[in-house]
Amino acid sequence: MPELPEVEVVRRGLAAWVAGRQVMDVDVHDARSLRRHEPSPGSDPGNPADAPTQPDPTPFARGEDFRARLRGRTLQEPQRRGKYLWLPLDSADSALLIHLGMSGQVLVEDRAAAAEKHLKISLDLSARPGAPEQLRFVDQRIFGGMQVTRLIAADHASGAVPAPVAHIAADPFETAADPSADERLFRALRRRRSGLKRALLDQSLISGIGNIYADEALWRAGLHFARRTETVTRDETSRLLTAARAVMSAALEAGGTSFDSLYVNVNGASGYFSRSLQAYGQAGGECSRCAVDGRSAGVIQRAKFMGRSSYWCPVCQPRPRNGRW
DNA sequence: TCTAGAACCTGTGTGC
DNA sequence: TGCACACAGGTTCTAG
Repeated sequence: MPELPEVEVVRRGLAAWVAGRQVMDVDVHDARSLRRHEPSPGSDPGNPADAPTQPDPTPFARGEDFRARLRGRTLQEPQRRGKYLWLPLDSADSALLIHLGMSGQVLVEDRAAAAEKHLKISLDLSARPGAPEQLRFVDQRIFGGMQVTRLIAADHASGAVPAPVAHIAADPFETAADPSADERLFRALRRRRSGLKRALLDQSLISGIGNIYADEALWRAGLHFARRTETVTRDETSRLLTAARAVMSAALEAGGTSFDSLYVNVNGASGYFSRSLQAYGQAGGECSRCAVDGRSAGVIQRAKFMGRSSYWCPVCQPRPRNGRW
């Protein structure tokens, strides 16, 4: 499942293979992967001047507009915020925005390579010696997608960001060198009235964290997923941020987490971090930290939370009583 | 205004 | 063997 480390692996692949190349042609095989693409003249839903030319464009019109706005453009150095990835276009005011959703893949392949079963969009790129000619977007569950969108100034960014990304908060890597980041997150959590994991998954609060790394960061920090945000301390917030950075750095080094063929890098290779997971997917297994500490080892539990699975150790991540400790 | 849950989507695994 | 159902989860929308 692509979260921040997996998206960063893809971004690095695109930087190596795609940046600086011109889009010669575009094939939209399934316009459902363009459902967030708004036809010209703009894609900023908050700007009346950028209202779509049609209130509900047909899939065909969406695909034609997407194609027209990419053909002949040169793709610039790929950028990332949280789980969003974009390639600025040489027009300087717009970008090709990509979200992988749950099962999206961005592949760089030869044009002659057989089409993947769930191939949604393909871009023919200008020739470069030794480099494949095609950029492909493959998506089994169609939660991800591509769109061409305007770049706008963002107050927390060093440069412009696509309009749909403007509400996304900085990710744990972006704030690693910012000494005030822990305090900002602490105050934001205290203002909330929800469970800690729900807050971690809110991309407008902190970005890049999904279900897997939320469980891993909470395990490392020794905090229960249902802990109320209004009760967390500064120390616990710092522990959580440090844990999130550590687990995602380790995942990045391992090439990301691949449980099946749903996540691969641009060359089609899987990551290996699934072997290092301590909580997520480990239900029934002994907690490695409890065993090392010499305490009676807890057994990793699984519970439904927010319509998805959460994993935790009942010994070192005790469940809060009545929402508090 | 904020929180929580539903909907979107399809391949895989399980039970009958 | 074939069918029905549950499950996986990131984002957006809607109801309360």
